[in-house]
Amino acid sequence: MDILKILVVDDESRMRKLVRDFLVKDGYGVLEAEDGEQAMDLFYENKDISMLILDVMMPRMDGWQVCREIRQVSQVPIIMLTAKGEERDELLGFELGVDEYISKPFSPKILVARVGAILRRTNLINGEQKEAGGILLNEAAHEVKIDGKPVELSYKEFELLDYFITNRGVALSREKILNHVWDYDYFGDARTIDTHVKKLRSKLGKKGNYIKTIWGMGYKFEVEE
Amino acid sequence: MDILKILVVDDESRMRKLVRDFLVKDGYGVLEAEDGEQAMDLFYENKDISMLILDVMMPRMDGWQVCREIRQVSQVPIIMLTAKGEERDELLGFELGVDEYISKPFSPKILVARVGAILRRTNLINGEQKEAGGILLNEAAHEVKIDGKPVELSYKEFELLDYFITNRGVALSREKILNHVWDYDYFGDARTIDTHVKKLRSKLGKKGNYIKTIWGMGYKFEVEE
DNA sequence: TAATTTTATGTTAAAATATTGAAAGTTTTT
DNA sequence: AAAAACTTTCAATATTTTAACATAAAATTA
Repeated sequence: MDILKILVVDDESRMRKLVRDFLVKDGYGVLEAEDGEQAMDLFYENKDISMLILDVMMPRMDGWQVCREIRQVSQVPIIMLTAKGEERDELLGFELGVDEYISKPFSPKILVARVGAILRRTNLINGEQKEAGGILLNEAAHEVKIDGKPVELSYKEFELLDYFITNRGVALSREKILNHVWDYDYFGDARTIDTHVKKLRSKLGKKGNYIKTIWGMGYKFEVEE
Repeated sequence: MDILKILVVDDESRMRKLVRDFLVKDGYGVLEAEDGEQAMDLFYENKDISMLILDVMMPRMDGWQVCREIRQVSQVPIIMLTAKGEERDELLGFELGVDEYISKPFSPKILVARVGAILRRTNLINGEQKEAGGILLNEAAHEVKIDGKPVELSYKEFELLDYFITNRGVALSREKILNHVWDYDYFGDARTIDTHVKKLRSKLGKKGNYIKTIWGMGYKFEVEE
């Protein structure tokens, strides 16, 4: 995933150009469609579209209709562009899973801010990266890098490391770990944590000793200075 | 400061309960208000509220207004709850110093993660440290530092020191110490305390003599001026 | 000052807890 | 359906902590 592609659908080419310029300036890739059909075609051709910006008012197939069709096949985030004063059907939008509305005319700042916020929210942007002692943890991608090199972790291992790093410097009892990384209603042996810690430590290599044992209590993730 | 208090403001009691449950499960204290006025009252009454979670859409005084008023008097972190699809005024929020947005419906994980992240960012978490005569005791991290340098203590040693420092200046009988640091149903020799005191004193180095012997009675932790 | 009581300390045995490797049980993928 | 990947359990081993004891040292009292 290199740059994020956004599909802009509007029948007015001036409006498309405006939106495109703002988005491109902010580092996104932009595809354009001037009506619903074209939009659907483009969406099917390009499997890696990260967001749609749909004008509500379009000839033939309007924004709602495009939205409906897209939702048949995808949960991609959708922003609706509404004309000022145009009645906004919040309920319909809610049902269709519209993520945001932006009223025309809008400021570039608003547009870019919303797009960024949604992508961050839906974890398409790497906003939620955590770092500690050279260990980079990308929640969205469920990916861990040590000094730039990717490390393969299983689901539980990842969750555990995530919990550790989120609570770095804090002594965590086994019970607490169990309640957060496992489900609240987990009844298994707390010793399973030890096994996961073992695997984590070995996969983290040298940095494995950031996971400190607190005797009679639990573990603590700490990067010594 | 023991547990962090969070004020949740929403007109729907179901939503308040939901948020409260998640937060309480994660160890926070929660106060609730069902409208802006109540929120302001509670905020003034309780001087130690660490965070506000505000629903945007409320009758009479909406979230933005509450936010504005709070900001007149405090820089406490604020999270805004927005309904999905609801137009989100990022610019206004930015001006008002909103820290985060969470869209309903949200997952407990998201809620708790954001709250934790903000509190960590604002250094409200991890603040509980006890200090006495250059000995810094961090309960959360289960860590002791003397003049800035970490000292390795075993579990019991840590507990004992914690008890001493918490009751600094107070003469503690062996029985009392046994009852607090050991379990109430401990039947061993009270002389075992002596052994632990010995080790503590030696690990504390010079500051070991802050632990005074009270002949025929027990011990007392005291920092002479 | 000597006798008595209490505490300090070093050593050591016992207890508690953690680590590890292997195997059994699950879930997911092919 | 088989294979692979992952999670959990288990048991043996290693490690750390705790408690006990014996003796030395200190404080108290007669």
